[in-house]
Amino acid sequence: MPDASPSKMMTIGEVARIAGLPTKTVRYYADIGLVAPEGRSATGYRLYDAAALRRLVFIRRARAFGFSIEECRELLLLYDDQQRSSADVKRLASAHVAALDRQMQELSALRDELAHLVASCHGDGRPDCPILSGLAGSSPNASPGASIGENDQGA
Amino acid sequence: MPDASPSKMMTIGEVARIAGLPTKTVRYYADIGLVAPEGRSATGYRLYDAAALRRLVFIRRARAFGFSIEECRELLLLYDDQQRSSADVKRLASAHVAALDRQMQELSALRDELAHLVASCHGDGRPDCPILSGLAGSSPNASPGASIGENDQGA
DNA sequence: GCTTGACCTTCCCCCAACTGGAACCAGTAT
DNA sequence: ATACTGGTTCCAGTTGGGGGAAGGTCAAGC
Repeated sequence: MPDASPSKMMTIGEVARIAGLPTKTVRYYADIGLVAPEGRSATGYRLYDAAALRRLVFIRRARAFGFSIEECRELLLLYDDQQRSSADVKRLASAHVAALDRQMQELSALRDELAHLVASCHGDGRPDCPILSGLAGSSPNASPGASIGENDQGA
Repeated sequence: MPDASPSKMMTIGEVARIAGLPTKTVRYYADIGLVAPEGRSATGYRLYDAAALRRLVFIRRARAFGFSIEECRELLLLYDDQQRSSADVKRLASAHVAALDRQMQELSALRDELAHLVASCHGDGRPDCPILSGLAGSSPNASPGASIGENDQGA
């Protein structure tokens, strides 16, 4: 195997700059075991190789897609696993799309109800305001984003 | 004024149950000075009256609409202020609707890009997966939710 | 050799908005 | 007296890092 080239090592600042992440974040990912550096220099500096850089970019992009750190961890396992089937990945990603859909639906309902209150407010110098009345509960609909409020109140 | 009736006092559990909030949350709101109890019993119990209950309900609903605690604080000031103009309230609420719109737009863009990746994945037992490739960066579009990723990386 | 400045290390505290738990009182029923 | 429920305090943890202090390192310039 001619693959004995040690692939240029980078310090944390270097790899962070290239990956497009704050240095603090790269250090954090190392702390939580998401992307470990290839090793340490004699003086304790974290040293990253090209493979680690790829993982960091992967995570930055997955995070930008709204995946949580734990989901990223799972995606990285699949990313590293040469035996994984694309069905596993598709299942995870599909679930995430569904979650985004749910989130958008909730936001949309909220937005429309609030916009309705805003539209019903004359918005001049007079003190009476349908928005505040609506929030106070004298409005027809009693609880807007029920799935967000989720008040179990301990019981 | 015949309004000398001391309006039945409630313990924290009672008022929390009626307001539809967890007891812990009501105590938290008292701690951060959002809704102070009317007073304390001789033995130190927080005691709430009907006015405090109304404020708690108001906050629960405003929170369900996605207002932050600080926004709730501001809304409460307006709610309490008999001199405020409805224009102030409308401005705050309109800004919140706009924020919700922005948030939904970002989510929508994310959702569509991810759904596109999912659609392009055959999802069978084979290991090659366009979703992972897309996340790794070999995909045409380099950075999905640019406004969410916002990587300044310190510098 | 010495200094300067950029970069690295660890450590701890901070953010929102709570939630859970421990240890300890208060009030009521049996 | 005891059991049970519900109140009180404080402390720690959650997500995903950010800010900054105190101190070690590295390359360049004089």
